[in-house]
Amino acid sequence: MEFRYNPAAIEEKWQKIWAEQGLDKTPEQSDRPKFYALSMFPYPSGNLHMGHVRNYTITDVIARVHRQQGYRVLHPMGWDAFGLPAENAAIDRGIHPAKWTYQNVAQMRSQLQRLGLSYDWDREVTTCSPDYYKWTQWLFLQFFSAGLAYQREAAVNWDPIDQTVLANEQVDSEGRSWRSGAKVERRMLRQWFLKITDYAEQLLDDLKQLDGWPERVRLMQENWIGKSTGAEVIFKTETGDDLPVYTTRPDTLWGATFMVLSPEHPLVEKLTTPEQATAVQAYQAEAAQKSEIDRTAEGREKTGVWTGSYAINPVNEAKIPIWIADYVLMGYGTGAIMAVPAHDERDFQFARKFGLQVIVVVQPEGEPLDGDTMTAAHPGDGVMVHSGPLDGIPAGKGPGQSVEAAIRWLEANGKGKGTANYKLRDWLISRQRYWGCPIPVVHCPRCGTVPVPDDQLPVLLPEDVEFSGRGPSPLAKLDQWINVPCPTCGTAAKRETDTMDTFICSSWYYLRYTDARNDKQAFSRDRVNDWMPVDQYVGGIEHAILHLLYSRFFTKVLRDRGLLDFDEPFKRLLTQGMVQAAAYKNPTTGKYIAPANIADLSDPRDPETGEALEVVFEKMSKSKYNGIDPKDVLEKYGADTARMFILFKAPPEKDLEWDDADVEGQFRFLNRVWRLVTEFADHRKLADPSGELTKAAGGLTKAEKDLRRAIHTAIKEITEDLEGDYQFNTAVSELMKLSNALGDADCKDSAVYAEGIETLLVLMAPFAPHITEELWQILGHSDSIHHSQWPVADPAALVVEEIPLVIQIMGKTRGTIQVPATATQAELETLATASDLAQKYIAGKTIKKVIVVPGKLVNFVVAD
RNA sequence: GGGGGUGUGGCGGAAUGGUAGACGCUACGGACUUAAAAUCCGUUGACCGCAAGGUCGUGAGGGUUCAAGUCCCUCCACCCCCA
Repeated sequence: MEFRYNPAAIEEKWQKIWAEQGLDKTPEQSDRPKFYALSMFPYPSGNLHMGHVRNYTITDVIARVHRQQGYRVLHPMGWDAFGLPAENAAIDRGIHPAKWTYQNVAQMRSQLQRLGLSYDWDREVTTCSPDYYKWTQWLFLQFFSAGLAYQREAAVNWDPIDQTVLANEQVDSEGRSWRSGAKVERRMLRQWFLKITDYAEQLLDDLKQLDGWPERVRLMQENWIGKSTGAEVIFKTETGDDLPVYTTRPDTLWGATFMVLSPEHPLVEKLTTPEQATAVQAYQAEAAQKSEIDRTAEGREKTGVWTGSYAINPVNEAKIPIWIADYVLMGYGTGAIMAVPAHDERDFQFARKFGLQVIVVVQPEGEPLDGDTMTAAHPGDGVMVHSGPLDGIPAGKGPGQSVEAAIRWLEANGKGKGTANYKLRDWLISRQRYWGCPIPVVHCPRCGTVPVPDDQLPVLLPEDVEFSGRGPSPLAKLDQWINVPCPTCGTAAKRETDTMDTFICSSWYYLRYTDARNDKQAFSRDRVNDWMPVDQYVGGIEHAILHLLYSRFFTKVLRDRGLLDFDEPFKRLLTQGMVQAAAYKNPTTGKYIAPANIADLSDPRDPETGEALEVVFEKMSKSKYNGIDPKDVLEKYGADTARMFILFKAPPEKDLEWDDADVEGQFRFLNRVWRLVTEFADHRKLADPSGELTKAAGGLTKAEKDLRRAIHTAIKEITEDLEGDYQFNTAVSELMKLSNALGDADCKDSAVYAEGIETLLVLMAPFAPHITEELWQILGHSDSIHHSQWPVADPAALVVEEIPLVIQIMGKTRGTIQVPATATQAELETLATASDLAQKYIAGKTIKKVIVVPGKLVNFVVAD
């Protein structure tokens, strides 16, 4: 037997045995309840970092506990393997993206295996593998045939030096290319979109179902979808064209004194008079260069140009000028607004700058407003004035107020209708890159856009490709790949050269895990309906909006295509906090100093200037010199220590501050458990060579009762900590308490002590799977501890005979007295009143009131 | 500017409205040792006191309550998301 705890040896040993025995395979028998535990799959960068370790440890504990509780558990892992870094590696180092990616996958897989994560590797998925992206393409065509995938012109980032399209992440904060440093331009290209806006209402509405999600994630999605209610109102131009606008304040229509169109609005050209043409075109060109954020930033100086034309306000036939301005975006609403300067701050600034009329239609109580003299817009309350049928109605969105009345009037008079609007935009999925899933369509001069037939999928990525980072996408340069006959008519046609946004690949991977080796379908209906939805999803908050929204969208579309039978993919979501570490920062220069260059970490000083450094906890990163490589931790302490530390140090949603001393402390704890159990095993052999301890005849001694209570308290507390909100930190502290109680116990020969030792191991198994397995074997068990059942607390063991009763005087705690646990309320009051402790404070005073909380306290309210 | 969150010892963090600080780290003291490491035992919110004990204490201020870290109101600081 090992005398010392040697994590390196036992962890390697058990990982090998478990793999051979197939311990982590997914059981398919359906007589047990299912549980699907899922971590967000990683991008295979090649290096596992602490954030991964935290994420996967959390999910692993959840998976293991559910197995012990009798569930059949699906706990898979895979790779979000398409993406830009592989292509950058190809450009920078000449290594093919596929080779680079698969090398990284192999490396990260072995790092993950080193952590003792209980994955069913038979279900591994890799999104860049043709047997996966074949089905990504097939799913895209499902969207296409449902009319949910379409093409239109949209702006891309264009690098004028390298003559190439850039991804957003290749453009720095100053709008320059990462490679050439050139100022990036915006250029219009025909691109593919998915019509997520068709599902805006459902995506918003079904958030209500997601009560297992953090409130803040639901709020972020709600804000992202950005529903507002108002009305669409049809203005007409002088020449009779319809100019619909969307407004949330149709009640202020009578105060609309001009209109503003987005510079990209299709009617701008027609509306512009010859005198204004030069100015309008110059303004359009300028606006095209600006980002949306620049254009809509608050407090920015308003700019705009008059088109020279007028529109007719439908409610009062007033003739109002039509302007263009960049703060109006083509993508929101109808790309045109009615401007009510008296009651909208941006419109007000615009009106004052260009000397446009301001008409007050909401008059607040007390201080009457005058359009000519007011100095700020009044968006607030008041009573409608100068508004024809609305006069006298209180302004507001509530029932019986002006907005409601305005919509009713518009609908009755055929001038507009109440409607909702969303900030959510359609999802631009085209990428002009190589390392992504090819969009499976062919452009035929006769048939138009033709989907590649199912039996010709996948459209494979060609392998022999040149990566320069210049010019068009590598695919667009491959004539022999592009030129194909049209699948419908056989005419010479061209393949689509855009690839898909990688968010597409990650929008359905959780479905593929349920049937990962199916080569006939993306997944079978039975399997996907059996395992889905994911019972517990765990990942970073950075995916709170996009990945989770896209996955929800996919699920709903596939449901509507009859491929699956549920509405939402992720029943419960846990967003884990960041892993941070101490970084040393010079407060004057803001520079980070590597700890290796600091002489004394207890008094950190800048090695050059001698200034005292600031110690800040920040997300681990190379630039801050505060990264901790999981590999080093695993080598020094082992996976069990790393897992326990990460779970213990902070609640899962909160940021975790890495601290070597605490890791050390966790290692000490595992050593204590090791000693406790091996000493017990040795002792038991000496005392009773048969290995069996006889149960004490008759009742238990006090020491045994106390220990038994500690054991069952631990079972109860840990079980509760792992239900509902996952509180791993307090669960680990309960393990420590039980270990302490065992160490202090005065009944080490008792069967109760043996029960305690085994219970400790079983409860600890999900957290520290290797050491518990080894000790379990040392205790003589032949089956894996991970097959043992989760214990159930015995209520009888929790019963105590005496409890400490808190004595309070006027709500102030004065001490405790021991009382029988079964005492009634009246008995408690008598005992408390009679106690020396209470008498000291109440003697000679009038007792006005006595509060008795059974099992807790007695509070005396007294007067002099 | 709007929305959300957080604030508790030297530190990470515990506390169904009912003994604030569980558990761990750090620090200090002690045992073991030739010595050190490891291990074990003890102390560790502040203040007053020889002690018994007392007073204060959960970002600040107010309120509800027999009783508030917890509920309500006002404010402050920091963090996140959206603009």
